[in-house]
Amino acid sequence: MKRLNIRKENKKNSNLKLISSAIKNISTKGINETTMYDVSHGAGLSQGIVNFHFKSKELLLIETLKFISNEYLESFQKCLMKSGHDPRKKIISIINNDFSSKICSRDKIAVWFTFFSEVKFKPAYHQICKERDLYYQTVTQDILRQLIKNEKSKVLEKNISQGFQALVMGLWLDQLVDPETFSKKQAKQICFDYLKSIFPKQFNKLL
Amino acid sequence: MKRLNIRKENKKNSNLKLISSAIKNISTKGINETTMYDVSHGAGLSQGIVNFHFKSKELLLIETLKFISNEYLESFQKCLMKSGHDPRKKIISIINNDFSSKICSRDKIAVWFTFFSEVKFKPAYHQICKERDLYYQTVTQDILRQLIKNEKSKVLEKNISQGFQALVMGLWLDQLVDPETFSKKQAKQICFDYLKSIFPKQFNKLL
DNA sequence: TATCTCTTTGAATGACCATTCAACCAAATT
DNA sequence: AATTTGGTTGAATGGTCATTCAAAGAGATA
Repeated sequence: MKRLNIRKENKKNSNLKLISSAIKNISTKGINETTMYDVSHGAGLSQGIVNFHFKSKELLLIETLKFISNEYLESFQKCLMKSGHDPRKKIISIINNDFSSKICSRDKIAVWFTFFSEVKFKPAYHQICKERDLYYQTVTQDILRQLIKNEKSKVLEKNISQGFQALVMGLWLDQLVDPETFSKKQAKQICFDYLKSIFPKQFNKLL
Repeated sequence: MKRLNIRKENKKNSNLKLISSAIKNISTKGINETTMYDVSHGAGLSQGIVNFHFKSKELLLIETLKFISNEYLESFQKCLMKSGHDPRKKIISIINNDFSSKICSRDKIAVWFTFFSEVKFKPAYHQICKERDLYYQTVTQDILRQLIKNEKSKVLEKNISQGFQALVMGLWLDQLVDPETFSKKQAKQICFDYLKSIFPKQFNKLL
């Protein structure tokens, strides 16, 4: 197992350390108050290093957003893989993932909403967030289509999936604005209730 | 009708102009990119004036948030007044208000989310947003309690109202992230569908 | 009208911070 | 071992911006 490239490895490590430091800093201070110095020193490196790795602050932020977006997507996909073919299990699994402590920590949510809030002004952020949204939407829509068929109901899968996604995001926001009252367990229950009321035949016994 | 105080009036006017300019600037550039110069010149006034009126940028921003929060609450209350005592009419009226073009313009939403995103770092923002949330929550919870009673259902009003509020906020966010797809009409429909599925007896004929 | 008080102006100040870069160091290559 | 390549350092630079303030302007007061 020889390692041909200590350098490449170190570089990747530094990259990762910088992005992690950016996330940590953003989650406690927001983007505006996070300086390049904060990021580099948080990573145990020195001043000029961020510009060497990412060219500019803006590009660092874009990479940071890509990072948390990928992290979310990987977790999302993994949880889908594990839940087999039953659409009921799939959607339950998505909810469990969205409110798992890894995904739905107040720190992570704060970072997400920091980026969301700039989506209107930064095309790069917009692009990344839109893609994530679209993917989530597509997957849940497929699942809901099956549930609707099984239920023999005639609601529109598009509306249900958009509503479902909005519900999740709104509950995330709750965690930010009302951390004292918010509980992940309750948030999950609210999502489950949503499913139950739309698909009573399939979920009333299950949840 | 003598006006004893041209000065007081002018001061109020300037105040208002500055806050409006702040809103306009924030909605097109975000908070970080909005400078004191932008705000004062957008109001047709000069450089140092913001500090004279609001002491500091931070205090201007707090007043700005208070302003949009009051604007929201007034509209909310007015729409409740007009809808009489039928809880069904009340909740429909709230939905119509939340997705009216005055309340749910992309510009206004952008301003809201700019502030939401800083709620974790700025106690003053947190306080204002929490209060607005709590009021909304209390009012909708009362309405939902009646609906639940009429429906003879046994869901928890607390969960329904939290879910309902989250749904609205999530749909607002949609307007920000996905403006091409988003439509206010569809957003309303999604909320109505939510009501229908929870209170089928009361809304199936109405919506 | 004269004086006083409050608002507005806009140039000057100073702090903060992203970015640059010469010097340094360590790994890769020869 | 000598040379080249590439990552890291941290002091210096320059630009941006919130804030200050002396001077001026305009209402209120006498």
